[in-house]
Amino acid sequence: MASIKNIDNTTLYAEVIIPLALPLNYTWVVPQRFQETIQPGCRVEVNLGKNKRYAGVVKRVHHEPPDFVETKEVLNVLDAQPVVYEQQLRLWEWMARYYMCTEGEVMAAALPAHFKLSSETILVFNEEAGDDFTNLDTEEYLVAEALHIRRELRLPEVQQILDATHVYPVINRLIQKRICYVWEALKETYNPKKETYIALHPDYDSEAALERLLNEDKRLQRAEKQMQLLLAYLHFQRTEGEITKAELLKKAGATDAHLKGLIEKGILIAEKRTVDRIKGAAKQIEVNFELSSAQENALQEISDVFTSKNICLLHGVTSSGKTEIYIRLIERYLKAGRQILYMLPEIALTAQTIRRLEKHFGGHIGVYHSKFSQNERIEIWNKVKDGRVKVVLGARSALFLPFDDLGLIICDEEHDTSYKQMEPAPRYHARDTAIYMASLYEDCKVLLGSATPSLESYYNATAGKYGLVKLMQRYGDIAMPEIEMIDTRRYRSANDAENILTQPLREAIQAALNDQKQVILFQNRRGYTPYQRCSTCGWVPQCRHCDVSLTYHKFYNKLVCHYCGTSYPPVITCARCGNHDFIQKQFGTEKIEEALKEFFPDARTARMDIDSVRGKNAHHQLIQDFEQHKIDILVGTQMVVKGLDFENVSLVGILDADGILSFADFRVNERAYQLMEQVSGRAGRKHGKGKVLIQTSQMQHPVLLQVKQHDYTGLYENEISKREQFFYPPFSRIIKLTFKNKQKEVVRDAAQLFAGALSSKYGKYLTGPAEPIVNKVRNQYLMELLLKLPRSAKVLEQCKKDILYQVAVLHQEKRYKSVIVIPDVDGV
DNA sequence: AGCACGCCGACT
DNA sequence: GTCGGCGTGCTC
Repeated sequence: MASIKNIDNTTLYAEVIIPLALPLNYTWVVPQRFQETIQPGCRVEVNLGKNKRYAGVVKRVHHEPPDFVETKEVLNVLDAQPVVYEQQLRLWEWMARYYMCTEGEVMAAALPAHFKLSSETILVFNEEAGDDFTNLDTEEYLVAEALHIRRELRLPEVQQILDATHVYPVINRLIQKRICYVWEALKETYNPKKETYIALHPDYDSEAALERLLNEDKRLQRAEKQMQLLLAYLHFQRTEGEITKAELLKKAGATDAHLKGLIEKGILIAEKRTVDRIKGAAKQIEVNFELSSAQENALQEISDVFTSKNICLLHGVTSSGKTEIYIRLIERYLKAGRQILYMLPEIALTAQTIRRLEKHFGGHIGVYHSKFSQNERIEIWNKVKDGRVKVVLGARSALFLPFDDLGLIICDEEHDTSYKQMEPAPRYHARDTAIYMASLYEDCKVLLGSATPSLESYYNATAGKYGLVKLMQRYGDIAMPEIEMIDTRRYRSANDAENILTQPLREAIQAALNDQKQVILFQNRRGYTPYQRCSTCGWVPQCRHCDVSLTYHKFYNKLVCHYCGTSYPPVITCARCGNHDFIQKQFGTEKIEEALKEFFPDARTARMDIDSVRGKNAHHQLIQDFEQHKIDILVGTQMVVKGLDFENVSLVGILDADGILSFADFRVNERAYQLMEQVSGRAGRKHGKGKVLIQTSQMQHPVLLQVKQHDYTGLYENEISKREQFFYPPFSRIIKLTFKNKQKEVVRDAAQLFAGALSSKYGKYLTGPAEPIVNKVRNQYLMELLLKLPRSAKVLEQCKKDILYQVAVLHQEKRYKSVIVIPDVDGV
């Protein structure tokens, strides 16, 4: 169905991506005066609609006029050099197609706000700029003066000051000269985390001066403690490089007062600095540790894999020292002059991690994640683009950076679900996107790392699509923690607190406290979904068609599968053990703290969940308090799982394994295993053997037995066969369609109609429509429809087309006009 | 995403 | 009688 293109060799057109959800890109005419400068990847100022302006990105320049529409002219070319490379444009295109969104939506997610000028933009005067405008040209000066007086200007106001055709270029230059910046509507309350770093006063930079200070200075000879602290500082400075105040005091066993003394004497200086922003560190590479022989082997195997395959999965148990292997690999690619992207889940991107990398690669490193201010993002963006930053350490959004010569992508904790963006579009999976992205670069390798790989990745590895390297020894041969289960049925009590903390767990906590050790108690995230559970054997009713736990609806007194919508009468007799005693009760996080108070009134306890640590600083503060042993017992949700290295934890308690195991999700078992394995990893990482206690009513649950034996392979074998049986990933690809509308009946009917329209072609692949667990969001009712499609790219592509077509058909009907359909590909 | 256009309720 | 509610369509 290829249309015959109208070629007009005399006129130049530009296909431009606008940061909006437009189904296709629009085309503008390139006036003569811009024909020399315009090129793909440059931003252009264009007019859209009656009086709106946008900065869009040129995707292509060509000679094909669009059909049936008048074209407007490009108003300005904003960049002399492209802001993104060809590879980014191709990545956006792929993401939009694969994840069923528009290129504009991808662009909006990819570009830092400062690149996205539009008529809504508000310019703010940069107070640090001062009022010396002597190096500005006339137009820049006019705007700068106005900004200086008014503090902020909207773009139409700038237009009044200047000739309308000059607005964007002038603003662009002013932003570059840091006279002003773009106001961020969503200005978060995020304060970049600052830490005080200690340094030697520059007076003592020379060896001689330092020697004199240490040997002859009377001020120190009378202050023994200060002298000790100074010596400790010098030692750390030589061995570790930079050191923070907290670290120094802790390691030197000194107090604030001692340090204050040294600072007042002008010997040491304290400097508050943002940790994430690596400032002026030298561009040195210093990898000065030895790998264990197991690590060395793994590294060698990875290198071997990379000679024949582009993707390798590193399956390394917790504390096996995967990071050292990454560092060695990064060193190798860095020395070869390539760029490296090291992705981590946002929450694992801690000051600890950053500093560790910085220690080895100094100024080669750039850090990038969504909590950064726009100024900082632009800074890293530009440094990556011109190659000043070679190694990027970042969360999922870091893959949008303008890499030109990417040689290696590391995706650490590849199983982590936070790699999938849920809301808004583009709903992409950063691990999968990274794998596609690698194919855009010459000989770019991908290393996936995890202690508990996703079934998808492990399947691909065993199928030979990826290489597989195993590292099954903990570093320094620390023993795996000892895992024990507590049978909650044996300790059932009328007292709630005693149910929350069973007697054996209480005893273990007491023992740890007596030992001056710390305890972590894990509780699944709040907002539980009610389900029925046999109180004798722990059995949870499952859907016959979907292999997921059923959700109990009190109002209708029914059990419902929220995948396919089938409802069942409530269960009276347990299918497993024949008993008749079902319960629906669960406990929340607050209750746990009460129970702790009751049994351990003297222990210092704290809670770590989304509510208690709103804002990044609170989170960090809590971690620091725990590290410094100001807290004995930490109660937490998922957050305590990620990458934290607490040396003094001897006991980890999982309070409600049943809750974890009864999630209504086909990935429950995989998730539960990953979660418990990672939680266990927190126990006894350094000193001696840690202990993990799991409270459950299902002592024989296969996943718990696998967790106990760290039997990932067992889990994998069990799960993969169930996935095959029920046609779930990795045997199928899933597309979830969410329907939204203000009226419940309308969404229900729309989803039903939609399913009907797809059923002739995709009937056997359809599940639902059904009401999701949370069936109403911001006054809109929801319905979900699941497609489990064969893994053929062809089928998948065709189905996406059919879906989009059916959405159009649906919107033809008056009643369904306002039904929003949201596709989500490869959802997790 | 905006914003203009357009058709039904409680007000001066 | 009108002002304005937000549902709907359109932007090269």
